[in-house]
Amino acid sequence: MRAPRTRASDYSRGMTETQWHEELRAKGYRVTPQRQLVLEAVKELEHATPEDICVKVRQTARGVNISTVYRTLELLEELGMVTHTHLGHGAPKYHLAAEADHVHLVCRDCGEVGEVGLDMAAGLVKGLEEKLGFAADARHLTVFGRCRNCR
Amino acid sequence: MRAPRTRASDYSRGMTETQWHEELRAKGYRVTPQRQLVLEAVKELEHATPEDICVKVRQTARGVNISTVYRTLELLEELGMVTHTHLGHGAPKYHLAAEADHVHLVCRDCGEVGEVGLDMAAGLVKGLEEKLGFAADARHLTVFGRCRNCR
DNA sequence: TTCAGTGCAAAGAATTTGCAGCTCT
DNA sequence: AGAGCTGCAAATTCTTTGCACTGAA
Repeated sequence: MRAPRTRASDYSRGMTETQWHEELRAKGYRVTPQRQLVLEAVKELEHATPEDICVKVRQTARGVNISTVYRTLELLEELGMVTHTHLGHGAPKYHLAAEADHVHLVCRDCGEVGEVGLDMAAGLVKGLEEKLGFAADARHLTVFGRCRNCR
Repeated sequence: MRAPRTRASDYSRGMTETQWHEELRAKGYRVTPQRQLVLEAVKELEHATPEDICVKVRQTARGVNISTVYRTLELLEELGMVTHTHLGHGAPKYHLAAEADHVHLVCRDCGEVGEVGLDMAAGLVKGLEEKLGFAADARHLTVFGRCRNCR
């Protein structure tokens, strides 16, 4: 049931445009303008919601439908090219997997979103691995709390 | 704008039934059967969605409305008696604040939800505090990854 | 008594799905 | 040509809101 998974890091390690086009084709998917535009939008807007992405895409090509955006994001995520996190309550935020090299910090009071390097969570990741055999994905880690300004 | 906040730990430190009743009254809120039932349900079902809680409550009192459950959960959360986390994509899961003494682990493949003590995240919390002055709330931490069985 | 709380129904966000037509390969 | 993709509209899921009535204090 589980589709073979591309390592999320593939795209980050210098995958060129034609390479992911070929990867799509190799798996029987097609390269369409919509898909290219959505990936482009994810790349430019950081921490964008599907809605944000849709708006951005429509600046270039009109008539692209929100449901296509959802379907495309799902596909790109399956391919390991983008990931999403839930920052706060609203819609999920998407970004390039290649840029997911940080832990998110969300202030519960002012709502501000910050970032810190993955190394900050190294101890946690290591502990979970050693004690439970759980392979934690720190790139999806979101830490809620209160930022310096709000306490 | 921000309402005065009850420490989440108050209820856990042996707050009796009548104590929270009085706390409600002291703040001008009323003690209703619905509120008691919702709190009771949150206590019994762990990691329950508003929907789950509604079903549970209806086993005792019929006709309790889902919107009342939402409103009550919001109130109880404001009072610091319950908290919620987003485990996976669906609806949020509520539990007693008193029992939020763990970090959640969610397996991206099988969806299983595990728990580990807060101490596992101690290093992360300390690091964020020291380097950024960010007061992380580890009780709301959810770590995604792959569990022992799924790799 | 009276004001907070509730049920109900309707409105809203955020997503998903069915399907006919279009297009990449 | 043909399977995959898209747009559109409708259906779903989750949550919030308005309002008249009810009930805790």
